[in-house]
Amino acid sequence: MPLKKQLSPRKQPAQSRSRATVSAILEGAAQVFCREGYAGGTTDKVAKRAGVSVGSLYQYFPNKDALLLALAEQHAEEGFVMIHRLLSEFKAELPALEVFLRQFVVSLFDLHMREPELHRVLFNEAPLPSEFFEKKEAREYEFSICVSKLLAEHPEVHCKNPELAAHMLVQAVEGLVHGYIFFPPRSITPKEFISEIVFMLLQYLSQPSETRG
Amino acid sequence: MPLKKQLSPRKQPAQSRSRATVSAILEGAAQVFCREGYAGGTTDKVAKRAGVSVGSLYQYFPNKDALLLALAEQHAEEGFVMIHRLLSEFKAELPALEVFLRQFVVSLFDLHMREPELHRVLFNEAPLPSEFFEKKEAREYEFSICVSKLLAEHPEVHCKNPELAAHMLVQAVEGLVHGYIFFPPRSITPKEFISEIVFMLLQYLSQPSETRG
Amino acid sequence: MPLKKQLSPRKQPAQSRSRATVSAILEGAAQVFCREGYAGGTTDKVAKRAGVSVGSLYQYFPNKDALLLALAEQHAEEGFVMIHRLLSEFKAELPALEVFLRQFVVSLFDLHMREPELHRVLFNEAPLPSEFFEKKEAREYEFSICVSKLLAEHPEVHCKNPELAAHMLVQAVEGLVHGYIFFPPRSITPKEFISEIVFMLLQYLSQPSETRG
Amino acid sequence: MPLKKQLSPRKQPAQSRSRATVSAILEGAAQVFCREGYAGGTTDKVAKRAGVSVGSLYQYFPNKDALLLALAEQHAEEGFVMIHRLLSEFKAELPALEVFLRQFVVSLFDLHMREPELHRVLFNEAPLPSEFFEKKEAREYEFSICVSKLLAEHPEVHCKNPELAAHMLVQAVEGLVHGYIFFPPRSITPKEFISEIVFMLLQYLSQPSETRG
DNA sequence: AATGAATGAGTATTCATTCAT
DNA sequence: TATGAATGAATACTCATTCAT
Repeated sequence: MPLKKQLSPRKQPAQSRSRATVSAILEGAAQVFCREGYAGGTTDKVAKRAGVSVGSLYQYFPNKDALLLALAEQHAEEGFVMIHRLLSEFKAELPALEVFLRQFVVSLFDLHMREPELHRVLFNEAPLPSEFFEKKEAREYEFSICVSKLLAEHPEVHCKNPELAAHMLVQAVEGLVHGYIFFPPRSITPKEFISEIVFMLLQYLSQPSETRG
Repeated sequence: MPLKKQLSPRKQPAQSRSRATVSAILEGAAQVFCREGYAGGTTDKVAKRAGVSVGSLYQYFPNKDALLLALAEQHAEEGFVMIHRLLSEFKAELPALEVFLRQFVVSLFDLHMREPELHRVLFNEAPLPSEFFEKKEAREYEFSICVSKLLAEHPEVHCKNPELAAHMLVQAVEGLVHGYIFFPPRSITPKEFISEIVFMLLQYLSQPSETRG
Repeated sequence: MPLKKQLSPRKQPAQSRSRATVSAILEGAAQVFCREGYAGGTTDKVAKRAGVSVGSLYQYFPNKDALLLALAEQHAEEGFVMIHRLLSEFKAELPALEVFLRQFVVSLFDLHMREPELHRVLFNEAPLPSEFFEKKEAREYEFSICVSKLLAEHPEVHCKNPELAAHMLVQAVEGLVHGYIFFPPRSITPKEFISEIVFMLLQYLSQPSETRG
Repeated sequence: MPLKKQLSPRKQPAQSRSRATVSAILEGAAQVFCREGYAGGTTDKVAKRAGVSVGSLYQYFPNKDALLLALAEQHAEEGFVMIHRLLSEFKAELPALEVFLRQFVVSLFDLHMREPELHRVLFNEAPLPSEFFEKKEAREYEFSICVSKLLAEHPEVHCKNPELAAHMLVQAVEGLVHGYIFFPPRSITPKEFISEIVFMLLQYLSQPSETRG
């Protein structure tokens, strides 16, 4: 019954004016969804805040969820770009493992800190389509491969299954940071927290895992 | 304007008949929200599936979100009970660290696996009130304290700050398991995954952390 | 379509206990409707305030409007009793016209002042059945006749049509008092107001109306 | 808890299309509330009768009661206009007192006769906000002042307190006419009734009131 | 007779979406 | 292309009333 809705943007904004409109809409959407949550963020409010009419909004986005999706993808994209940049740097010149890990954790931390509320709405309230997550997963997999190669090459790293290690790395950081952002324990400072994650990963990656069952 | 809605149950079901009604409603709610998500799970559907009238539903739950909250609390309660049992066992007789960790991870894993879709709806779609999370956090803090004591006593554990370690332990497992459940990477089996988490924590806890900045 | 609902009390409370219950319900209804208005006055609230169960309420009153009707009739009854007493007194010994009129106005004024809010709810909010008004009218007509006889006999009164005069008397006082109670003009004291009504009626009744067309 | 609801119109209908819509809605509301009373007059029925969608109704009226309020204000406005016109005429050329009074009574009578059932619903059933009555009172006070000036100037009028007299005049007529419309006594014709009111007021106003206590 | 849990028709209101202008 | 008035399906929630206990 729930026919898969159209979620991709209706038209590619070719003209620069259109591109500005689309940006304005997305910016408005981000603000409105932050302030009002998913359910409270109506398309009317988004349009009004973006300074356009609802009609125009629907010219570029086929429905409300397409807005959410676009926002989520934009957010994810930023993350991907960041990781990509990081990996590029490190490919050029492999740093000490700790430096690499800290860099990685800090970047993800910053990314989450940028717009925590929007992030929360996007990932803890909005019914994002599974397509999004599949795509996200696919991209993350790519990165896993990259990371696993880095790990495999790195002299400080000893691990049997770099791919698995890479996945653990990404997921553990993601999970820890996510939890920290939304319910920061009063007694732990960000600096402490980041250092502790780095330490944990360092231990994890630098020990030969032969001992495991 | 968004006055805090009443979310606590309307009346305590004293009679056995009422208690059965309340159970039926919660059971129905779990099923409906699983199938239809938060937005699609209407109170009418819940009542119908529970085999009661909407009126009865509203006799015990002041509104839709109270239903979600009750479900979430029930879910959380199960988790707390499980952890509590675990810790009690371990207090009686301290096992090898690896055994302890594995037990812990497996338990959390099972808990998430029980009703993954409901879990997803509850924590990734429903606008649970912050009170819920505060309460959850408070309980988790208690457990952190217990865990930290265990860690402090444990001969295999070397860590400067057992409280911080306990927090990391809980959050890392939570985050990793959560991520794994919802988007299980095809290439990693649950067994492998669990073992890897255990290994990671083992490394983290058993190494003296004096080296850290 | 709107089948005429049953409005008369379901059973005559023969036992004294039942009579007490009925009184309690009416008392509760009066309080609740005062506080909450017609729409806000639910049968549950009425029952609770009366200290009985909804079921018991429905044992004596077939539906919500029967409650209103009973209240209205009770209120009207008080008025009738009062007027009746007044007329009886005056039949025994005819007083000066002004005394009679003042007495009359003051009585009606007091009657309205007793429970103005209930009165308002009853007559300005509740959809009382036309039967009530017909019955009320009939009773008022009876009184008109009595009053007209008094007027006809009174030496100070000169009027061609005592029946009409009686009707005007009753209606004018009713209307003026009603208006005064609900929206009392700040600048006019009750005493002043009552005196002015008496004066008006005095002029009206004591002048020969032969001049009229 | 009963937060004062928004009752003022949502948007001023600027375009001619919108103005037509608003008119249609009010017309439909008048008809529906007449036929079905306050409680029975649902917003769906109103919209259907007006030939618009419920959505459109709510575009211009924030809720059901705002509809009632608008209707009441429209009704009151007509009355005010009528009285205003009357007073203007009389200011230009002062007529005989009887002519003035008859004119006044007849006008009010006609106003009530126009849509008696709507009038009843509006003032005897609908929970109009007190603001409405305060505003109405304020306007009526203005008119009282005008009328009192007329009375003060009029050679046929002898009264100590023209302001009080004006108030009595307005309220008595209002009350008598109101009562007559809703429960017209079979034995009194409108003509007779109007004449009798005029006579009463004539006596009241033309006699020196020095005699009063 | 009394209770109060259960009922479910009924309604106000919202908001994503369309389309005439 | 832009607008925003119009649409109406969808839904949370109430409350008069019933009836098993």
